[in-house]
Amino acid sequence: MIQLIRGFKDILPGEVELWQYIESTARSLFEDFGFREIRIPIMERTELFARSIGEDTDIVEKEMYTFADRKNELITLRPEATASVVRSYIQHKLYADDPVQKFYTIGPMFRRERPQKGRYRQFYQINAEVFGIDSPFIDAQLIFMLVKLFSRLSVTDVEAHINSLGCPECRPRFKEALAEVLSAATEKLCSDCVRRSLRNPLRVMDCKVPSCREAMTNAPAIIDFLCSECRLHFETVKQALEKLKIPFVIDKRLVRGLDYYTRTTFEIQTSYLGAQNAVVGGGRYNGLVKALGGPDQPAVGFAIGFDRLVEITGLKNADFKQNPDIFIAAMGENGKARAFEWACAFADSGIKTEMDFSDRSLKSLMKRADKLSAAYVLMVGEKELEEGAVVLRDMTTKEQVSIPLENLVEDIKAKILLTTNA
RNA sequence: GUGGGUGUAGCUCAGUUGGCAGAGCACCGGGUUGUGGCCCCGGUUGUCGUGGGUUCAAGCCCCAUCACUCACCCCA
Repeated sequence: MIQLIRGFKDILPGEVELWQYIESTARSLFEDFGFREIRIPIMERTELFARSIGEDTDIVEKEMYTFADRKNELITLRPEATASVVRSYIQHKLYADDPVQKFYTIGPMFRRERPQKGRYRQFYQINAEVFGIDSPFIDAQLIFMLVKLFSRLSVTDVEAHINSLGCPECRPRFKEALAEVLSAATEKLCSDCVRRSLRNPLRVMDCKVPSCREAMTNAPAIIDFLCSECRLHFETVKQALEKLKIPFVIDKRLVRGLDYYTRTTFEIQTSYLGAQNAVVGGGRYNGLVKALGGPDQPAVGFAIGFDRLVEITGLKNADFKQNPDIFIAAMGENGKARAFEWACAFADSGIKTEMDFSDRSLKSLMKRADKLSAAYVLMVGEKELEEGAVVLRDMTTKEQVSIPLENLVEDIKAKILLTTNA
């Protein structure tokens, strides 16, 4: 047997309905906030991700699905969506019509990591990105929108964490201070952190190794080094969240791995997912549009881990089960032939219809109707055809009525659409 | 990439010191010659993850490999 690729998965009927519901809930909410859908390709030139995410990140260094195509161009299955959305914003000069653009996009991402709970090699994200707005209010609004989405999806026990990473103006001073602490504490750090302290010192801050945590207890906090503009920005985000009654915690160790973040950074965390506690990650990336060759426009966005969201929602697959409105139990060749015509006509009229094409006893057919949880069973055999009327059984009340063959489709339609709409 | 746990029927899982591969559920049929759920009776379902090895004999022991799973790293 050929199995699917490690870390990939099928989303089967029965669970897909829940995915669809989450997706449509997100779409309608986001659209109310002025976001429009953008669809971007799942492959890009490798260079796009290398430049936007950062050469020194784990994603680029070891997690991307990168291939040489037939003309030896390096292409990569996207590990995240932001880079492509930014590319599209720039390539189509969408800023020319209006620098302010709000997009959302939903789709699969690919990272070649070791799979575990809440982490797959093909996973799905719901992304939202805002371009051209520098105001801290929009940062707060994104978090507000996420909290509302989660409450609509019956997600409980989530917590918003926020932090500020400063800007190219103030971050260097912080990095200097951090470097001092790190070089003094080198002996306490784990081997990963020794490497990090040179290449990406911010990352040492969220290391989970106890000795590193201990070494970091008196490390400087970025928010103490913010320049006056960044400080004001962060204060405004916090005040806006308070006004909106969105609870949050300030998380000084919340340092995002991707190079392009500036100022606000946030995560929504849950306790249900083991080590993968982030359901949403996001933040501001004011420098990225320019860095990728576009105008100097600010931007902010987030990515929701769709698979993770599915796992923590209070909604169950059973909530979305679709049962047939009617099951046609047909006996004999003539019965099946007529039933087939009716089945097509019913389905065409918006009635969920099932029938069985095998030659089985009425008892078997009834069992099948019961298994499918059909609301009604329409019985037709030689006897009914001779008598000119079929039997319609209400499976809940067990009431049976005789329905003449003339005008049958219209009569059934009227009866079923009446009860299902009631 | 590193470490732990687990792979036996469609599903959940038993399987003793190595000695005929099992149960429950599901599925199919019957009990009711044309009426579902409950009940009763009968039946079907296996590359014991895969490939080697040890042995008279392997689901069980050994090696390798693959998958699942949890954790590390990192991230959504």
